[in-house]
Amino acid sequence: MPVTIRDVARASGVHISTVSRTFSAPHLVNPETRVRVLACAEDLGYRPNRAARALITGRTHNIGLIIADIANPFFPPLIKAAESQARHRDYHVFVADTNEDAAAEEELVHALAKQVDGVLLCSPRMSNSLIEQLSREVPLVVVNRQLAGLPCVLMDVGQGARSAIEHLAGLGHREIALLGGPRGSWTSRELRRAAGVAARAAGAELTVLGPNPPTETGGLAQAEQVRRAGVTAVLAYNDLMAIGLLEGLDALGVRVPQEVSVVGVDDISLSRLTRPKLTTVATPTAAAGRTAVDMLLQQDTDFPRTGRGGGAGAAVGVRRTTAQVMLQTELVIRDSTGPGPYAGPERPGATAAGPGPHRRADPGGPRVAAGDVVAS
Amino acid sequence: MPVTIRDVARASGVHISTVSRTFSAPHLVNPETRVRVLACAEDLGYRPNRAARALITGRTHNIGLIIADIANPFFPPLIKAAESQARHRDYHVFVADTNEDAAAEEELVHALAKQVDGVLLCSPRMSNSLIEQLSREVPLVVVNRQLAGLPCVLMDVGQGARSAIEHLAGLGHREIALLGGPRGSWTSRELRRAAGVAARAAGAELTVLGPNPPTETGGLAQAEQVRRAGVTAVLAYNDLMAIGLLEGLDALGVRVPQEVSVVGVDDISLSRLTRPKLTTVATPTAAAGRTAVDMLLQQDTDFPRTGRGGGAGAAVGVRRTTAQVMLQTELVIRDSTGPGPYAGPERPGATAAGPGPHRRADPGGPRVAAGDVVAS
DNA sequence: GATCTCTCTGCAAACCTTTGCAGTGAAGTA
DNA sequence: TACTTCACTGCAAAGGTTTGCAGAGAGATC
Repeated sequence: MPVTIRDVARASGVHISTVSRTFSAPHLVNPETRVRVLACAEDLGYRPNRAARALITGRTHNIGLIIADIANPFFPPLIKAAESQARHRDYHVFVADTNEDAAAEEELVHALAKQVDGVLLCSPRMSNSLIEQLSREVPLVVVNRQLAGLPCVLMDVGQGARSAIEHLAGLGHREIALLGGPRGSWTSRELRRAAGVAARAAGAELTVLGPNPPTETGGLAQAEQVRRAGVTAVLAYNDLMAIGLLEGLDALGVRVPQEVSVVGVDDISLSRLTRPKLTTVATPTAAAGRTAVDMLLQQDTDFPRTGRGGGAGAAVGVRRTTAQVMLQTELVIRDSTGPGPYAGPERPGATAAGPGPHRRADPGGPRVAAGDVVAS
Repeated sequence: MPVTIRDVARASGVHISTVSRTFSAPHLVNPETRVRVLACAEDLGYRPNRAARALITGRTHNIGLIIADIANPFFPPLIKAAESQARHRDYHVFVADTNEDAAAEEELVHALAKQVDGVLLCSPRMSNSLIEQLSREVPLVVVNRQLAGLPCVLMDVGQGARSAIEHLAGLGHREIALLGGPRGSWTSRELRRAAGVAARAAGAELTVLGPNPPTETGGLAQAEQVRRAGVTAVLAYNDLMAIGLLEGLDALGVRVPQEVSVVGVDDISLSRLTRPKLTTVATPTAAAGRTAVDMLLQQDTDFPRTGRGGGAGAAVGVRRTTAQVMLQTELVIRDSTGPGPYAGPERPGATAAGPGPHRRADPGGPRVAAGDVVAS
């Protein structure tokens, strides 16, 4: 039933190799023949079988996308952008969810290896050495993890943390807490390092709380600790935790931002919808997805795998690009940060922050909801 | 470089067909040989090439998942569940995003058809007849659309709408608005139909506003209309629109639920995080994903495609299961609904709703945030 | 001891496509 | 006219796997 190259060849009176060439090397076939073949193919609804093609060319025109948790709102924009970019380049995308499980990641890379031209590892939980090892099996691009010798797409959360701390210090906060992320997260380490430096420079003290699961629950569970720590501002590993913290503080009767200021990281769409709206370090997730796909595909055209042609040249040494891209982040100031105990005489909210990139969001809307200000 | 069945055969001193059988028909090979082959395979890190296998068996062990918009928070839980279920059954999942574009849907089905054993169409925007036609090319399961002769997974939004209207009427609302979804949405039509019937039965009047884009912006844009319509309660097509409406009403100084009650549909995770927390009709998205995958795979084992074996039996008539599954919805009462102008003497919030399934959410937490109640 | 049965294994074709090589005929050159 | 060049096309092998068929032994039955 499914129409093959043979059917097209029969219908247009040529050999199958001519049909093949019509699609994969059109300049080698007579224009007249070409239009005839194309017409027949169109008529019959022929589409080349990519699996059969992959068998001989060694390129599947598929890529794999391995995600720690699809339901985490950080990832969908990345997936969407990556898929879109891949499809523009005529690639299809396998998506797999690991449930934050390192073992599942490894198994998935193995399972997918033969079926794809490369794999995107997003916020992996595996060890560096394992990733290194897997990269010998299939081309890898890593998102949100720095790894010597491998192509990586990173977001400059260090700069983001600095902006956030400077923003808070500028508002008059001197006791700041950092809600750490999951153990083994590169982002969490980086955040902690940069925030530490920035706090010291601003004459503020940084208390680290964690590690924590990178979820709403993780943030909520730390509300009590935050209050007990006596800090007036908190930088959370991500928005989800920041939002959980918002909830937890609300339940404890701690007002945000009057008593405690909260800053998140990621700028997921949700963060515009909480009350108060969340001040956060925006990470360019969509750009990261696009960039990662580009790097993967570039690597693949530079150093093709298997296939009949590449056998001799590829040789033993596994060459590859190891470009590392660092994407800019940006502090988005909304309503969850306000003046602290050491605030100057400036109008609250208009306080200048440090020199980092930041912008005030949603200038048109109602900045501070009435309900938040007069709450019990 | 990549290890093939031939390498394993050589290493274990048997013919490739024996290796093949070791994996695909173990009972046909001598236990001793089997363990030897398996050991060699393990040693060499052999994994059968699924593309090559697909070429001859006609089954790819892949499925396609076509999604209107991955970034819409309704879908990720569905994707996650579907992917997980598929992988349990040893299937890999292509995910593709159509940007709500019908033409992209069609193109994707064609492009994927040869590479998958079936496709899940989630909230498709195509016409029924086109879907019908495409289903002759590749097995299809449709989610969120009822289509005679095709397997469908539906959520009982009709029941949900009824529960919501009865809940609102029970609270003393008589003037209710329905914020419609996008044109051509089965869910939207169903919602409207059921809400109309329920409103009539409850002696309430229903005003339909729309169609609207199924986004936060779509809801926000209708805030003015809602106020002008003079209704005291609104049922929105989905949570995203309800949340947008919440924002819009807040900007207009209309208090929720004191002046207007709002009910959403879907129970996306976001709806627990807004202020006030959203009352909503929970749809079982994860279950829908799992069920749809099961139906697709079931259909595929019942009526296999192509392949050497099935040629004679399959014949001309395209037989298939056409099971249609309707999943239950549930009204989740949170804080965005309150007593209306015709409320009885009951304690607000404890008002009994109609006989539909519903539950009061988050019994432990602070039910109504202080800030909401005393807001300006 | 001959025959049959049964279990296991090897052989080779098939799936659909790509691609190096060789062949064909026409046009161009001497 | 004879020869070369060139554009196009056909042939057949290859890629990794599955599977119907047949062959090889071993054990059982008479």
